[in-house]
Amino acid sequence: MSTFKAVSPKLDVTAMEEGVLDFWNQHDIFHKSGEQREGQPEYVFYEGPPTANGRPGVHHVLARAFKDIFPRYKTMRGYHVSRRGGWDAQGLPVEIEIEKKLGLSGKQQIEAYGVAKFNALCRESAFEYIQEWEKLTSRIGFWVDLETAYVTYKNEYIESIWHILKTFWEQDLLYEGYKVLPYCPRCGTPLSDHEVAQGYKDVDDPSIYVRMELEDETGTALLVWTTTPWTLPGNVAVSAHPEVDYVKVKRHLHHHDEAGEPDKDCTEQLILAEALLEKVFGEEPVDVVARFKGRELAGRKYKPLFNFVPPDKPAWFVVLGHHVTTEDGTGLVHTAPAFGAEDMAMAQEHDLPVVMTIDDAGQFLPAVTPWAGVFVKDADPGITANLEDRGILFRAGKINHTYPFCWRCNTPLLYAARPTWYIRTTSKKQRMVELNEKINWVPENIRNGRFGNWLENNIDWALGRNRYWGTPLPVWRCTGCGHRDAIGSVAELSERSGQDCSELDLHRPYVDEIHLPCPKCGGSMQRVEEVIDCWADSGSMPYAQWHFPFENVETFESQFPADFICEAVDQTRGWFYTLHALSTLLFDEVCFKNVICLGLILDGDGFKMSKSRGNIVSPWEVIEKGGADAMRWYLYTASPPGQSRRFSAQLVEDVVRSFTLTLWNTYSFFVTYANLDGWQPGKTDAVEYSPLDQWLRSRLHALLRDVTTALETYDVLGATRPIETFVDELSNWYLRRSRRRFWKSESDSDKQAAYATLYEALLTLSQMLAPTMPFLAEELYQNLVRAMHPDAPLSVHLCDWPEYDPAVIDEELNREMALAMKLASLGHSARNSANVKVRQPLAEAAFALGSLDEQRVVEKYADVLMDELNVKSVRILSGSAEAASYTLNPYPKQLGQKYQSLFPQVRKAILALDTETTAQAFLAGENVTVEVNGESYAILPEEVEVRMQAKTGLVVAADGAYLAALDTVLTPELEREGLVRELLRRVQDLRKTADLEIADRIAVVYTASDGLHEAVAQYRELIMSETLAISLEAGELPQGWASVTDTFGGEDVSVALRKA
RNA sequence: GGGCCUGUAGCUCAGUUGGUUAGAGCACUGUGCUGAUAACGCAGGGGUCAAAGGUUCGAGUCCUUUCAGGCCCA
Repeated sequence: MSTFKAVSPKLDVTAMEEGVLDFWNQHDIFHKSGEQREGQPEYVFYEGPPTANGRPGVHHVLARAFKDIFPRYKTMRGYHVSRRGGWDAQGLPVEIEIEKKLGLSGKQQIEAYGVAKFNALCRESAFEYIQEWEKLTSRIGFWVDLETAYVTYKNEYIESIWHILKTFWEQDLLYEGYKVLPYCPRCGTPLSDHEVAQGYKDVDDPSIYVRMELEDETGTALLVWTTTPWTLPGNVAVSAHPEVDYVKVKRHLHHHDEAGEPDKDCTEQLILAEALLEKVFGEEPVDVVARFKGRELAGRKYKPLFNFVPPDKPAWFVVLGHHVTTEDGTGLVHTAPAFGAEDMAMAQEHDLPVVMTIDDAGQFLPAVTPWAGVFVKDADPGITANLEDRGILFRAGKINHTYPFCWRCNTPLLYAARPTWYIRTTSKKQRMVELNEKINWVPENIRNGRFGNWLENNIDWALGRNRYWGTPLPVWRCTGCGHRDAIGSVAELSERSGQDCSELDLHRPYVDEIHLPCPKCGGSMQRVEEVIDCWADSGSMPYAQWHFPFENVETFESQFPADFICEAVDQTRGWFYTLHALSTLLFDEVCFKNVICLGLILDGDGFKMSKSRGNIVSPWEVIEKGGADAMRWYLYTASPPGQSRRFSAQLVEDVVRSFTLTLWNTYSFFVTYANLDGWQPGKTDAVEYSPLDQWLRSRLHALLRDVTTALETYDVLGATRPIETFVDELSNWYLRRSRRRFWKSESDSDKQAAYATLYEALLTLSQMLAPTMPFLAEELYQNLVRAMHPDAPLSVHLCDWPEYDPAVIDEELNREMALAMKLASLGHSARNSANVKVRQPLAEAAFALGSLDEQRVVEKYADVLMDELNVKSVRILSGSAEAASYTLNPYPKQLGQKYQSLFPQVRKAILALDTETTAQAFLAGENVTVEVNGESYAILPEEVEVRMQAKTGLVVAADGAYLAALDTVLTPELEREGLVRELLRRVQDLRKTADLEIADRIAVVYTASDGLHEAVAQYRELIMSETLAISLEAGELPQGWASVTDTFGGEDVSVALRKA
């Protein structure tokens, strides 16, 4: 006869999980789970590619844990899921690491080092930590196919992107424009908006006010404010708002004459917005000498502050713009078109010159003689001092504001006009917004909140990067006539260039060496310098991972769009956006139908985990202590997925203690007794379930129904937390109340029902936990199923998802049992306050309940209550005879909703009734009439809670209308039984401390005082069967036996036992 | 400055369409139970539900404002 593998109640989580990993590897369960569903409907999952040039952290485990649930679940539901991995292997992050390693800084040094050598190092470095990534991915049970993973630097991948860009080119969606962009002077490249977004910091910057003296009104100046003094040499205009009120004020200059005396007659006039007078001058008295609208300033010329780079158009006059605010500053805005997006817009509108004063490295040009070659931010103090010397500076201070820094190298970004390449996403903005409405976002607020707002404010996607290790922008430009064309494939490149490019590495510098003859002028076309934003790489993965459209067209079509993706909230502007933008532009279609957007991981103290803070928790440390399942489970259950969550190893260990071990011990209990009894699943037909069994099955199937619904709606919390509650009830109510059914010696139908029920629960749990706790689920399944049925599916992950049986679900039953639990709890409470040990049997427990129909619970679950409370009988408290008094509690919910503003009066009227008779009437199910303002109202029994106080003499515990009362009178008979229970307890303890097996038979010898001796004689049979004793003798304790001596209830006893 | 999220016990979190006693788990204290358990039961301490105003017979819940934290945008 086959048995279950013995299971110790102790669990070595790590050893268990590693064993399961070995099993999966040995039998290639992951691939089998896919193969088994070949030909079935596809469920499409996209892996957002991480970069493997850094170590994986807890936040990666978070994403991978959530990603793993749905492919596993859908596979069990019969879908085929291609779980192709991917690696993001290009872009600035990779380059930065190599720069650091080589000690290079800046593009010139990279070019001196050699782009070919540099890129070769990038290629290697992109996978520096690949082994750790693979190890961690495997260890946490994230099933993803890394053998076939796509890699963004592969030629095929790049070629697909070229195809996409060529498509855009043909639709005029790809263009070169000149715009002011955030630019990292160190990296030498503009940054995209989603990159800029990652680098805002609070910093102190200069805050200076300068005078721009009017040409035709000496002694009168425009007062202008800026936080970037270094842009002043690029100033060409001052902007004013046409509708805003401005004032001209006269103020005293606190100059001192040559004798050092204040010069009272020395005054100046300044122009600024009236609304900002107080902010600028504070307490200082100034005379307003004129007041006028901003438009009156239009065209007024002023004396330039600097003229290092002479403008090629008229400059230095006031222009009108609606972007001017009176929030801060002076209402007169320094305008330098080369260094601000709004400034550039003004330049275009008013035909202003663009004065460029700096080079690519962010240093002043030689023409700016005093600061030539100085990094602009470093020049701020010098410029300020210069202005002060010349009497132009009105005031200099500091301002603390948020300013963007390069997210990789931490250099302050400069806003500067640069030529670059764009994808014209704004032309499809409306479609992006519309398509977004079709996406199921979890949490929902992202759709119209964060992501929706981002789309509403869409600006063209700045695609170009003046870098090296990235997908080269496939645009060639004629050095002669300037004609430009995009290349969409390697074949096209070969054809146009007249050389075979099929073996060409599509990276720089090799691709730059391919020149094309110009079809317009016959000159030579060279590739433009840029590579593209690496976010475009990852956003292209739906197409490029299949080398679409060059290969795998059918595969692509079956794998687009995705049913499910999942990343953290920082991808709103990153991967989520680039996927959505590209699919909208290419196919006018959503790219993903469901998306879980995860919150950030915080440390145990609620701070964001970051390298700089040094509070990174290593995932390995956590896994070693609590195991992967517990880590996953914690991440699923700790908080809603979109919320940030605190994380510490301790929190994960708590999962093991409170959840894993509870389930494990239930399982261990089952296996132990099933093996003792030789019980086997499926051999018992026509099981007669007890009410307790029926309840557990009802709960189980309701749980399965709810978990299934939750998984169908991407509700991870709903798919996990209820399982915790169920396991708790399974262990601490069902099993506690059923223990005797398992260990009783006769193998009757009741025992069979208990086994069948517990087995069903454990098996269903293992299947229900398969997507979320894949290791434990497998361990349970292997023993519960495979140990008995070698022809069953090899793994729980190859099983079908279990179907719940609606016929078994009985919500009424669930409510009843909840009530029974409540009564048991009250009974315990009463015992506690009576100070009577549970071990001492009592004659009777009586209960009061809120309503007639609840009262049947006492009878239905009488055996449960009697056993749990150790009483000889249970009954309902009879109202008339035993109640000392009643209290009425009108239910505000029912009555309030019914009587609205009349409720307080109705309530008062009810409480004014004769309590005794009213309570009796309600308990008998009758209506009671009250009068309010001359109107009669019928109050129904269910609208008032009737609380009973039991008469003195009974020990009671109450909660609302529920009450438990104990008869604590001890008869000699009850006392004797109590003594026997005490003795039994000692013997059982002794068995345990003597290390006996559960089923070992024993011989017992004892000595006892008279009372106990008598009791033992009376309950001899019971004692022997309970302790599995084959002999029970009074006499001298034999030497060498396990023994104990104790006193209780005024009786002395010594017991000895040994294995028989 | 704008958008989104969060604020409930020492900690982690629940809290239904608004209903009068705001809960659970962890931790702490006492006590009981146990031949499955690293447990479990019962009881206790611990809360101005971030603050203020408003709507309502009634607000942790709805509205407004403010404060604090987080993320994003400018």
